[in-house]
Amino acid sequence: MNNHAPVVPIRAAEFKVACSNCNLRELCLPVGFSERELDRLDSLVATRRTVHRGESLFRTGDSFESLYAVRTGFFKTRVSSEDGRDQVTGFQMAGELLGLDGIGSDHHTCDAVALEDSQVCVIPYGQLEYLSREFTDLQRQFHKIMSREIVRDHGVMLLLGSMRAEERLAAFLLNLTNRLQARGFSPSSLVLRMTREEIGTYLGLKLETVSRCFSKFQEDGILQVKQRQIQVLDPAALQKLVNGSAC
Amino acid sequence: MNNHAPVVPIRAAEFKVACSNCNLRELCLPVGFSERELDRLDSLVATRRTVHRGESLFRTGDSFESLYAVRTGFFKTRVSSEDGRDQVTGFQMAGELLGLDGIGSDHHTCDAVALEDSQVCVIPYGQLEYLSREFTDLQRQFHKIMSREIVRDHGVMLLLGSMRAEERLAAFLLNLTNRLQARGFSPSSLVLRMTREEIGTYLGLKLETVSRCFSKFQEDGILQVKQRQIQVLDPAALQKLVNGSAC
DNA sequence: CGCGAGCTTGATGCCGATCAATGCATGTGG
DNA sequence: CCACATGCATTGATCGGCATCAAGCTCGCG
Repeated sequence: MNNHAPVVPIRAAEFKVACSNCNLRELCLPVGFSERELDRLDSLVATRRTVHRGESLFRTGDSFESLYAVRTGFFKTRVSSEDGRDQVTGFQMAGELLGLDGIGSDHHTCDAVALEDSQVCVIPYGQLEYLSREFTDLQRQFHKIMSREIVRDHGVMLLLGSMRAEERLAAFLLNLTNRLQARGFSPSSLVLRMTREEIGTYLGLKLETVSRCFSKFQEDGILQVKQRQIQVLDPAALQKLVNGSAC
Repeated sequence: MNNHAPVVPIRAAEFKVACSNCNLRELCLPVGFSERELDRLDSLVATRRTVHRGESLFRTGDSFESLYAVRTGFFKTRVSSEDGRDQVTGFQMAGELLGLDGIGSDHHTCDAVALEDSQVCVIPYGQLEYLSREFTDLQRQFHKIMSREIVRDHGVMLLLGSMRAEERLAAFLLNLTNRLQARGFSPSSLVLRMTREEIGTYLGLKLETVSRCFSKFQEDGILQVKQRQIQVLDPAALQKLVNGSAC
């Protein structure tokens, strides 16, 4: 692997740390960037970091320095109330950004925990600020990502505020399969990276309820469930549940 | 009122449309800016717009052009599912920003409805992008505002996912009084701008449940409730409910 | 003054929480 | 290789909080 990286020799040594060379570039921050633009973006990602299953990438209260793009693996983010209740606020897979919560107060306001051995690209926030002043497309793309996170959160609020258990689980599964499909995986076969309890804590349900819903979906021929191995037999039925057209 | 505005004569004619002259500048986008910085910011706000009670500032699907800073009045934002259920995603008062949801897709993804006659400052998004490239503090401030919106949303998820009815209403009231207090109003006396149903649709409850909780709080001596006129008699009790220390 | 929107209050029922037992897969040490 | 421990999942029985349905009530306004 010879060095055809541009000017910066130090980075040339860590050849692999480069968006221009990343197979996630169609999913991650640099969506839609040209080769030339990608080269300019490469100074954005300083290093990679490995996070083992069960470990935290960051925790509530940690000082905020960087954003993180998931390269491989799977994370959950979680907020906690003072009396110990917690809420999973999202699950993040390859190409998705972690740490946006920290910008507002210079400290992280949630925990990001790896659900399997994972690797992230470290994006120093100062660097992103600097580059996005020079580089309009990056600025715009970054704003879009933040905005979409807000829109996603609104969708979760709708789910938590107005859907019943089965509808919530159906929406969750459809969301997962869509994102997996965008990454080239089968939309009908998936392996859950999280426990029933983590799903429940995301959907505002208890783990027993999640389990019962899985069983119900299996009875109804919508899913085949073997522990964390899920086959989606009838995606249309899931969609129907989400849209509530059964009512 | 003589014209000491800089270069642009058209804007000089609308003298009042200027952050440097706005009494919300300690609450709104330009928090912490110097006089000189405020002058540079003034080209950001193009016009004002009046929205009467019950009217929409924007609706789901509208093409996204601008952000809006609430100058006077009160708004709710609302998302809807296909089958007609809706979720109020927030209530916005003076100094708060509306429209961030639209950046991600160039279209708004929620409705913003005025709960009383209101006035907003129109911030063309292209202008904001442009200025925040030149103007580091604006860039940083804008990013902070988006990030805080994400953090706020996570708090609402925690509320919707894990709190019981009384806890939700207590959290809601504390949030309202805190924001009103930051605007110079009494923290113990407030007039709700929204109906019980709107509160319920925000908190994931039915209006009857909201009403019952108000009555309960009144019985317990925590509040005095006269329709939309609320006196907070025991803020500590509300705080206790939110932290769940009763359990 | 009377209408209607919004609010309160009561009676009942259901969904999901809770409590509890069992099952199943994985891993570890004897 | 088996015995046992451990973490996670399933399933059942019961309970409780909130939704639902249904009356009245209040207050502002034409």
